[in-house]
Formats: sequence, structure tokens, C-alpha cells
Amino acid sequence: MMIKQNLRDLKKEATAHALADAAYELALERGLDGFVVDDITQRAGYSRRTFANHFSCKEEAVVMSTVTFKENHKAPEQLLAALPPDAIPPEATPLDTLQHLLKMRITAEMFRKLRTLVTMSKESPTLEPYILILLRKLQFEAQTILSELSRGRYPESYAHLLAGAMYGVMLPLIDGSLSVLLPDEPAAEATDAMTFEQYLDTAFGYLRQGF
Amino acid sequence: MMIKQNLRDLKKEATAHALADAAYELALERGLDGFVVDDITQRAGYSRRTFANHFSCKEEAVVMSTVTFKENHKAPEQLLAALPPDAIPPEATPLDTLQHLLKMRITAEMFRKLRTLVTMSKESPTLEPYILILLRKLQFEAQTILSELSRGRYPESYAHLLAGAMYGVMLPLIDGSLSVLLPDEPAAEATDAMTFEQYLDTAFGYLRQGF
DNA sequence: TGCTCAAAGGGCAATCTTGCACAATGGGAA
DNA sequence: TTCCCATTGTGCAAGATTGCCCTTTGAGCA
Repeated sequence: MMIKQNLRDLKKEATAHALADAAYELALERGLDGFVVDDITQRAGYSRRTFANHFSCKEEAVVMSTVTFKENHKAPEQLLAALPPDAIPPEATPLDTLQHLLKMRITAEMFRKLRTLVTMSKESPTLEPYILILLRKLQFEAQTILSELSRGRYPESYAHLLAGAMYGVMLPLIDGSLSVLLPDEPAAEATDAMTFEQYLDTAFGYLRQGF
Repeated sequence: MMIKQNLRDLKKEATAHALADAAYELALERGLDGFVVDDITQRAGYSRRTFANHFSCKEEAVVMSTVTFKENHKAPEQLLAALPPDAIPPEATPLDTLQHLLKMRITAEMFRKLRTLVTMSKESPTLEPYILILLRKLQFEAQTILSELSRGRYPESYAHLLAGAMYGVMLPLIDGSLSVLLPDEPAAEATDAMTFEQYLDTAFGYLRQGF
């Protein structure tokens, strides 16, 4: 499966990346209500028209900064292509596979951003729909990849169900109830990564044992 | 005189800047014959087609890196507009004015690059025409600015002659015979700047006293 | 001599970005 | 309430960049 990643695509992605990053920075510095679209475009060095070509509103840009950047933003096919052939042993269950994929997919920085966004959304509820959309992107990603990996092993509908369950167990993270499961106030970023892995282990533990 | 410096112009300039800079770096690292146009475009992150839209060959890009970057590349009208109103006292002679303009125009980094280019052109004679063209740009700049400043003071033809003389007295610098005038091997960049000022003082001293 | 191939030049259409104009929206002040 | 104005959304044309393709050039080699 050949993914053409030419200069044009790279630069288009870089544009979205710069805009989303500027939006996220501004949200951190001034809060979601402390800036307008033109502030984003000015900081990123693009026109307002270009912003509208990529995002529908500043909330979308702020949230998409979590996935729309550099090596972290790839189509499912690319993620799949980048997967080492021996990354997933044949004896791994689909649940193991999904957990493994998530650990590779969600970097420490992504998880930190996500937690920040969730915190922000407490004061700015307009953010929440876009966070949910972000999760949906992850769901579709997982669905596509699992379907591809499932060829001849298990039916595609099973992969879809699994991806849906993943979406579901991520919701408590959005709701903030991960604090029930985990020690609060993680400090360093390595700790953040561990925290996410702990969360994954816990949530997938429940899934694995059938709750 | 309103100079419109919109986003589009800024980015076009930034493109030329990035390409010229990459070309200069490559020339330093590998020598003029050690790289091809595609090396430049790859380093700068632009296509070969875009390179051809800005420069006719790599030599031109290498040389133009001296003036085609950031705040140093401005149209004469912009340079004039950026000039503080009190920068040139009314009693200054046209020759004083031109000397003052050159000191403002040629930064230490530009002078250092120029000397490097002259050194390179000893081994790569194809560079020399483009260095001369660079001087011609400075001549036209000075001509335009002097003509503007001369309104009602002295005839325009006098400004043209003066700019031409400036072009002429810069030539020994190209020929390397500034070593006759100046102590060789300047070390720090501040010294480079002083060296250029010394050269200017000497050359304009001759001009001022009628040789 | 003629052949080969990397490098460069350039035409062309597609794509991305921009500038501009104008309409729609919505909140605050008179 | 009405008016004003900042913000936003969008259609359109122009400019910038890219990808593709072909031709030309020139150096190296048989």
C-alpha cells in the first residue's frame, strides 16, 4: 500500500500543524475566550482564509493540535504501514493488539495535551464536542487498522465492536474519573506516559476479564 | 510612500531567502562544485521548480544570499522609508550621505559573506559575474535613494554619477586589493565591520579629496 | 565519433495560500 | 429597542508552489 507523501502534502500538513499549535498555545496563555481567530493566524503566519480552509472554528484547531502535528498525524494506512511486522505476535489476542496500538499511538505529549484540554473544557464547554470528535478519529483509526490486521482471523464486525469498546473506555478519561483509578498529580512527562499506560492497563484489564 | 508588505510578499521573500541560504551553506561546506540544485531545494524544503522561479542557477542563489534575506533585502523605497528623518543632516554633502547610507546598508554579516564569496570566486570563476550583479544592485539602490534625497538640492545626473563612483570604488574590494589598504586577517565580526568602515573611509577619502 | 545519463530548463495544469469583497452573526452602547 | 462594530464565514480571482513531463545540455565513456 503506497502512501504518497509528497512535498505538497507535507506542507499542507505543516500548515494545519502550525495553525493548530498556535491555537493551542493561545488557549494555554489566555484561555479559550482570550483570543480570536486572527490572533491564531497572525501567530502562525497564515491568513484567516487559510485557517478556514483547515478548521471550522478555533475550538477545532485547539483540539486538533493534539493529533494534527508532525509524525503524530497519519492516516490509518500510514500507521499500519509504519508498524514493524513483528510488532504484533500471532498469538496476540485482538484486545492485546489494540492495547499495543494505543500505547504506540498516544504519546506522552498527546496525553498531556489531552488532559489539559479536558481541564480547559470544564470552563469552556464548547470544547467538548471537538474532544469527542478527536476520540472518534482514534476510534476510526483503530477500526481501520484492526480490520486490516484481522484478515482471516476474526470477522470485521468484531474489529468494529472492539474499536467501539475502546472509544467507550476512553470516555471516563474525558470525564475526569480517571482520578478514581489513578494517583493524581503526576509530575514529569515520563510519569504522564506511565499514567496513561496504567490507565490503559486498568481499562483493558476490565475489558479483558469481561468486567 | 506606502510600501505594501503583505503576507504573500513576505513569504515569497522568505522562500528566496531559504533557498539562497541553503545554497550558501552548501557552497561553504562542499565548495561550489560539490552540490547540485536539487541539494539546495532538498535542504531548503522547496521544489526544483520553485528554485527556477527565483534563481537562474546555483551561482546566483549563492551570491544573492548576501542581500536576499530577512531585513536586509528591501527595495530602495523601503530602505528610504526606513531612514530616520534626522539621519542625514542638511549640511551633509552628497558624498557624506552616500557613505552614511553604505554604512547602514552593509552589515557586518553581509561584508563577511561578500569576502567569503570573493575568496570562493578565486577557485570558481563562474561566481564572479553574479558578484558584479550584486554590486550593480547596490548601485541602483544608491542611485534611487540619492535621486530621491536630491530633490531640489542637486541634479539627478549628479546622483547617478555618484552611485556609479561608489560601484567603482567597491571593485578593488572584489579584486582583493583591499588587503593593500587594510591589515589582513581580521578576526571577530566587530573587526570585520570596522574593516569595512575603514575601507569605506579610505575609499571615500580618496573620492572626497578628488584623488 | 556516437552513446549514456545526470543535471538543468521550462511548459503546463493542479493545488494551496492569499487578498479582497461582502454577508451574517452577535454582543454592547446609545 | 436600534445602531454600531468586532468577529466570523465564504465566494472568487490572483499569486505561489508543486508534480509531471519533455527537451536540452554537457560531461564521461565505449
